[in-house]
Amino acid sequence: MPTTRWLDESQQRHWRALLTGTSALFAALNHDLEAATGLALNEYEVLVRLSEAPDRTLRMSVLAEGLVHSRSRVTHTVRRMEEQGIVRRQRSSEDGRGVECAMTEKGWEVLVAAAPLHVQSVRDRLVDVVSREELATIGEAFERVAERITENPPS
Amino acid sequence: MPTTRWLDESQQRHWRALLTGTSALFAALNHDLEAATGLALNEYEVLVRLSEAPDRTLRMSVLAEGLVHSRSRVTHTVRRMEEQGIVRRQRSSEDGRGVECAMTEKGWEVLVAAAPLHVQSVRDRLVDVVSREELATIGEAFERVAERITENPPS
DNA sequence: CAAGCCTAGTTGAATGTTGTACTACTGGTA
DNA sequence: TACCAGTAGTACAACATTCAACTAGGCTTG
Repeated sequence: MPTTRWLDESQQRHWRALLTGTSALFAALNHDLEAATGLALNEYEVLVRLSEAPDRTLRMSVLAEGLVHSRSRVTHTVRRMEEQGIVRRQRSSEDGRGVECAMTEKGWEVLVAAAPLHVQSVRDRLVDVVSREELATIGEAFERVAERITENPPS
Repeated sequence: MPTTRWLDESQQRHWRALLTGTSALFAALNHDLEAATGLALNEYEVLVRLSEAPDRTLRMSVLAEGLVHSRSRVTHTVRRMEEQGIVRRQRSSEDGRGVECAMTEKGWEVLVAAAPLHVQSVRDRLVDVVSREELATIGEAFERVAERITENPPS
C-alpha cells in the first residue's frame, strides 16, 4: 500500500473549481432551458441525437451509450417523452430484442423552437465566457478523460 | 429577435465533449468512491468542507452555497449523514434561525479512511490524464464560468 | 435443434432531488 | 414595542434516478 500522492494546492483548487463550476453550469443551463421550453437538458439531448440520426431514429442502447446514461434511465426518460408525444417507440425489425426510438414531427418542432434559446444560453454561460483556445483545451482534455474511462470503466 | 449565432463545428464538438466527459467522470468517481467506502461523492464533499472549517462545523446555508446545492437537498443529505452518525446538527447559538452541522469523530475517521482512495481515483480519472497546464486552464475557466453565473443567476 | 450464455430492454421498488409552502427567528422602522 | 419584510431551515409531495430482478430474442456449440 503506497503512500498517497496528494494533490498540491493548485491542483486542489482547479479540481474544486471544476466540480463547483460544472455543477453551477449544468444547473443554470437546465434552468434556462426548462424555463424557456419546458424541456429538461436530458430530454433536449435526446432530441438532438435523434435529429442527427438517419430517419431521426436510434436504438435505445445507442441513446444510452451516447448520453452516458444507464439503460434504465433512458427507458424512463423516453417513456416520459413518449407521453408528451415528442418521440415514438417501435420494435426493431432487424433485431427482435431491440427498440427503436424515433422523433415525431411534434418533437422536431419542439427542438427547432428550443435550439436558438438553448444555444444562446450555452454561449452566455460558457462559450462566450472562455476563449476559443480554452474551449478547445477543455474539449480535448475531456475527450481524453472519457476515453480513459471507457478503457477502464468503474465496477 | 436577432438571428441565432450557432456554434461552429469545433465549438460544437468541444461542448459535446465537455458534456459527456464530465458526465462520465462524475459517474466514475462516484462509483469508485461508493464501492470503496460506501460514501457518495456529495457526502464526501460535505465532509471535506466540514473538515476545513473551524470546529469542523458549518451552517447549513454555507454548506448549500459551497456545494452549489439547494437548501432542501442539503437538509436531506445531512439528515442521512446524521443517521449514519458521521455528522451532528445543533441550533446555532448566535442566530436562532440557524442550524450548525458538525462533523463527529466517526465522520473524521470515515473521511481519513476515504481520502487516499478518492484522491487516487481523481488522479487516475482526471488529474493524471491531463497536463498540468490543461488542468490550470480548466480550473481558471470554470472559476470564471461560476463567477458569471453568480452574477447572473437563472430564474 | 437443444442448452447455455449473451445482449436489449423493461419493470418496480428504493433512493435521491426539486419545488413549494410552512414555521420560526432576525433586524429595521415607526 | 409592534409591525413587517427578509432570512434559515424543514416538511411534504411530485418527480427523477438507480439498482436488481425479470422477459425475450439472438448466437454458438455440440
